[in-house]
Amino acid sequence: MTPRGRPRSFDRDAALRRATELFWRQGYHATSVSDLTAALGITPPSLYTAFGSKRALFAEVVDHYQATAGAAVAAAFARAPTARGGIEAMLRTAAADYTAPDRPPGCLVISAAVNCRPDEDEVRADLRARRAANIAAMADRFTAAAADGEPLPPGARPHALAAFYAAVLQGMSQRAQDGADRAELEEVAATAMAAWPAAG
Amino acid sequence: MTPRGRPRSFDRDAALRRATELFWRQGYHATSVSDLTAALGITPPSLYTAFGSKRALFAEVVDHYQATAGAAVAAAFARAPTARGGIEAMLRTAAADYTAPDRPPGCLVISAAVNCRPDEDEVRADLRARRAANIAAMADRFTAAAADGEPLPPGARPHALAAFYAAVLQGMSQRAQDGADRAELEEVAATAMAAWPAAG
DNA sequence: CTCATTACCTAGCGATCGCTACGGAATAGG
DNA sequence: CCTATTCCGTAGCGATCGCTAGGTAATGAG
Repeated sequence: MTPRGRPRSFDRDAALRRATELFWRQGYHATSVSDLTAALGITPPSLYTAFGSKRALFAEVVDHYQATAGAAVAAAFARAPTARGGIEAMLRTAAADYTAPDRPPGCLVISAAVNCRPDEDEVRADLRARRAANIAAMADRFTAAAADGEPLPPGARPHALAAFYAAVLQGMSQRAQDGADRAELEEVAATAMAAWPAAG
Repeated sequence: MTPRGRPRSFDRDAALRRATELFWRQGYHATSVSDLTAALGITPPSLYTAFGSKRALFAEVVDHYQATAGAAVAAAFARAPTARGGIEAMLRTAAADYTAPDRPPGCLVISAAVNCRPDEDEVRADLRARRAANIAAMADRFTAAAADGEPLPPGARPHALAAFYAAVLQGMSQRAQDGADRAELEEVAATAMAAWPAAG
């Protein structure tokens, strides 16, 4: 069960966590391999042996982020009994998580690969696909909720409503990176919910 | 009136416009001096003689952007007779401008310097200050509007309302860069206006 | 004309980028 | 023990980064 050769001298999971923090705070292109090896306390060959490449490490980081720090926002949406309640819980969770003092501000999936050259935007395209999947999940739930009789905002088509709340989420993330605190994002979330009057 | 030495052999304003397009599409750090000299059809020394440095060129670009392509959104807000009408006009203008086919998608001030190292975030801080100024202008107008008797959304403080519409604007910009078309952003804008019921 | 001034281009600076060849060190299997 | 395997750090690869030294061309001032 134990591998053949010399054992790794550092904690791979801890290194992944530290890499996540760095990519989250600085983005993909602004984080150099030098930054990573310095923060992880290892040399470049060790990083490449353990993770393959900067790109492959980032792919692991995004998966790790969505499975841990980023999971709460999606879970809050999924767990709520109603679609409107799901959106409200999602926005409130984001207000807290995007401004948590022990984390980088905002959302890694939203902000880690914004500024890219057109010829090297594969990383950006990957994150964009994940954002599109989130919008599709919201739209699907809105469609199902409407079929179940839950009232949507008047005149709002499911995809447009999903695009709206995705935009609010993306705006909240950037406001957090611009220094907004939790209270401000809570008010943004509350105002966004005013676009969806509660039934009854 | 004519300068002393050898005249410049290229159109400085046209070069500034092309540089604006490039920074707008790729962001500050992802746009190299090589990109710029290639797109402008000049050599590095000519660029440095004309603009000083990459940083100085970008500063000129941002001013130029806000005076031309970016002016319509702010003007739509300022021109409208009511605060609510200003926000609505601002969002509709943004829906059109952020997705105009002859321009880069989204807003340069919002997206040109998102991914930065902490030690070189002066460019980002500059854009952040411009965003903060926009929020402050909105909040001031909301305060004045409330004093004039124009109804704000129930329970919404001026700064929080400004932060909300700033977040919507930032989200619309990123949605445009993710491929959203004008129709989608129009629906996002309309949904955002639902948070502010029209009087009467 | 001469001269000062400014812009032109070629070539290349030092630094950093992502990444790796290489030889030694540490483990498991035999 | 010996060998195969895997990880370690040193040192440095070619490419690109933002930027500039140095020499020449083109203008206005006198």
